[in-house]
Amino acid sequence: MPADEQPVASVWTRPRRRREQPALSRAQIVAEALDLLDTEGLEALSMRKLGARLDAGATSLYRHVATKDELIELVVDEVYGQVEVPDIQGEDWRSAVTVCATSARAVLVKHAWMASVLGQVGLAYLGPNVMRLNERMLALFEAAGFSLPEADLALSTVMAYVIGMGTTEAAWLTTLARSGRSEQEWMDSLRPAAAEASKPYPRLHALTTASNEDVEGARADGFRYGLERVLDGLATRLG
Amino acid sequence: MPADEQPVASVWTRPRRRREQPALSRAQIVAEALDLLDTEGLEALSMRKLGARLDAGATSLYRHVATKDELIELVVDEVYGQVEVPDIQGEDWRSAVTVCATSARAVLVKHAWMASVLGQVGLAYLGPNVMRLNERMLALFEAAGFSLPEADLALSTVMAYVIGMGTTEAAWLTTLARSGRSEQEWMDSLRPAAAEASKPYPRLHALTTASNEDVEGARADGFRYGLERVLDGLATRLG
DNA sequence: TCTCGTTGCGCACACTGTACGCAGAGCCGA
DNA sequence: TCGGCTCTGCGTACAGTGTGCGCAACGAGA
Repeated sequence: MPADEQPVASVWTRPRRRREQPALSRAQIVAEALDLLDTEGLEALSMRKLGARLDAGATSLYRHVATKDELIELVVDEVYGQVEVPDIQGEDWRSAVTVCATSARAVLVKHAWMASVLGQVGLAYLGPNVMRLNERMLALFEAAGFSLPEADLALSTVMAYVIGMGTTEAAWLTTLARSGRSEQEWMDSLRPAAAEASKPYPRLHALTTASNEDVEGARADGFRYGLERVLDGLATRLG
Repeated sequence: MPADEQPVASVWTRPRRRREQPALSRAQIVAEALDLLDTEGLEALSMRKLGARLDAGATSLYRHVATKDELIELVVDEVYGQVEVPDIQGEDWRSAVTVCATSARAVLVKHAWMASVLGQVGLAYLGPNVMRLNERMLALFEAAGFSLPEADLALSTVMAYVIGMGTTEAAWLTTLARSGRSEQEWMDSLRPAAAEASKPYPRLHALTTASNEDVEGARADGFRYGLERVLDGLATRLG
């Protein structure tokens, strides 16, 4: 086959009309990136790999997204959109906030890569889903009786707790996933080393050698306990 | 100069005795890495750059450190060692925990890159400084009247709050540092865009258009408010 | 003197984000 | 019907990354 072969006019070789559908859209890219992040983790997300998943070259993505960081911001906002916020119901603000916080924790744990990214992106930027979430939670705290400025403080407090807890859990789950073992297996295999290392610290030693059945349930219980305390603390302000 | 020139015996060309001092040690590497992280941020840390700072090749570092991730874990533990924990004083546990939490926040803000890394490293690993910190805080909560298991829960709650708040603040400071502007300048230049974007959300709109003098102080106040609430919530468990 | 373990380093590989400019394709005024 | 003009995708290229491999130099011990 000569190198400078003339293109033959044929149904098979003729390039398809491209504008039938634009073949690449920001929404598609974001969706595929989210899937890639969820299945393979943050460090597995590269523009080339993402392009390959979309049957496109790596640099084609840059027509729809300015930079990789911007893409990540878009995905983060997408994830924020998955957090469930119940409608305003003034009399029972605690259960409403609990639903929302629990949902946020679930989302963070489901998309564990978020934890690594929150430290760079934070809540400072202006994604529509983040704004919607914040607005609705502010409304919730206002309906409970907080002034708007204090509702802002209360919201920050709850979100900080959820993010901190979610970060720690997600980090744990990430190292776990990298090891390939199950949570219980890892716990059991780590037990002797942890017990040995914690020997100089009696309280840690007691905790690590204590029974560790149902670690996953224990994590959920821990989250609930802390959330209850935070809400208790906020309740004291409503006197 | 011929390419295959013979090495001339001379005081200047003769290689120095290397074992005068080992020239590279794990402690030195960790210290230099910490400095590099603090001054240039997480994505500026590369093994080559770190090696250059120590007058060494990049791969030389691997004699003292298994992998870059391990190096980061070492630096993280080093940073945890900077958190101040007051001695046990049972009667005034609130102020003791406050000192510790405030110190932890200061450390997180000072080493803003920590926020990006906590999502991968978490508190799950076994660094000596982390263990020491946890042990002493457990003692503090026990002295306050919590049982050991509940002291563990209380510790997680407070730490989650501090980490969540610190993560958000650090993310904010990082994007700020990247822009090169001061906090007040950035706030002022962002004001119109933020006001415009928050128009559909009345509460957010009210908050963003409210007076924003002394944003740094406002951040500190916000942290104190939330911490007080968390401690209030824990106090309810002590009857 | 010979050997051995330890340390530092140069090279190489596979991979990254993304700037640049070209090649088609649809659209719009002439 | 025929040029431009804009939009989209892509191939190439560049500077940078982490790190495996094997060599060279050294102090110490036999």
